[in-house]
Amino acid sequence: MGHHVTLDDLLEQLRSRGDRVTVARRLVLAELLAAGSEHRTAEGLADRVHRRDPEVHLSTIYRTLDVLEGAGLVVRAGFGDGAATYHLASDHHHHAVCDSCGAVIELPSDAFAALVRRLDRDHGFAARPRHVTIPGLCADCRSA
Amino acid sequence: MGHHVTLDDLLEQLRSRGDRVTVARRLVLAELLAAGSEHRTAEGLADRVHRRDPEVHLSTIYRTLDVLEGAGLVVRAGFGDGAATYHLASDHHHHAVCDSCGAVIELPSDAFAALVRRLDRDHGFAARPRHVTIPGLCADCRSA
DNA sequence: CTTGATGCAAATGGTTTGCATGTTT
DNA sequence: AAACATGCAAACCATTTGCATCAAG
Repeated sequence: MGHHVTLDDLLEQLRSRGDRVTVARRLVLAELLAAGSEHRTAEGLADRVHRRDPEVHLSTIYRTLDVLEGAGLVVRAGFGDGAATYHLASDHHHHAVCDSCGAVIELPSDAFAALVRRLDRDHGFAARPRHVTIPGLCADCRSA
Repeated sequence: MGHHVTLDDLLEQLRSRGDRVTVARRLVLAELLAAGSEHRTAEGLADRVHRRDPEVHLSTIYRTLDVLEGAGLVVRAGFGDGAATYHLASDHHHHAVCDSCGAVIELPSDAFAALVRRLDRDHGFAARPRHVTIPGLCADCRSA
């Protein structure tokens, strides 16, 4: 089941949409691949990308992420307070995050299966839950 | 089951925490009550509050909302891009939002009950889902 | 009277944009 | 060459903050 998405896969998907393949897009995708299931902010990506090419401007990272999101390759998550975070769309998952200590539990992509069924049946709504975050208290903090 | 929350109820909850009851807090709570299940942005609230008292500054609305959120009376819903939105905590609910047309379906506060149980059992995580948003396509847009 | 709340103006910080230039196709 | 992407600097906008003043307890 481990879909091994490669950089070339992703670039090919871009090309096939008519989007151009540029240095910035290649580097950003490479970094998101390297990030695995971790999330990256635009600035976090910029820092890493700069190690390979210091010319890439932060504004380009933002524009690049927009394009990648539009192409369905990248998911923008974590709108809460600070900076938005991004990860590859191939990395479907959800999170339970501790309000107190920030601990993160990863939930499988089917965590909302029952709810999805219910929305379909009751409202004809085709839910596509992407990176939903459930707040609460982790085992440690709830007892503390 | 219709908990009728009154303005005085809410103010009393504030007092009992030791927070002061001020003009701004009274007016903001009144507007949130009047809003029913609709959400209001800080500016939306400011506009309405100004009809009763033009002296209340926008920054005060923000500070007020912080306090009210801290007191557990108000929930900050912060949708995707623009400004954060707020509503009374007594109005617990979640949303399914159509990616295409923006249609909103309200979900009852217990929509995640099963998941909450599972997180507790499997991880000892005490989930408190607050205003979770599930993206997808509404009945109209999915067929279009 | 003491502590906390507010008005105001100015700062912040993440993100976006206009435009001239460089790059991909 | 044509269309598009980028660097840069400047604009944006929601939100926050410092400080002197004012109001609630």
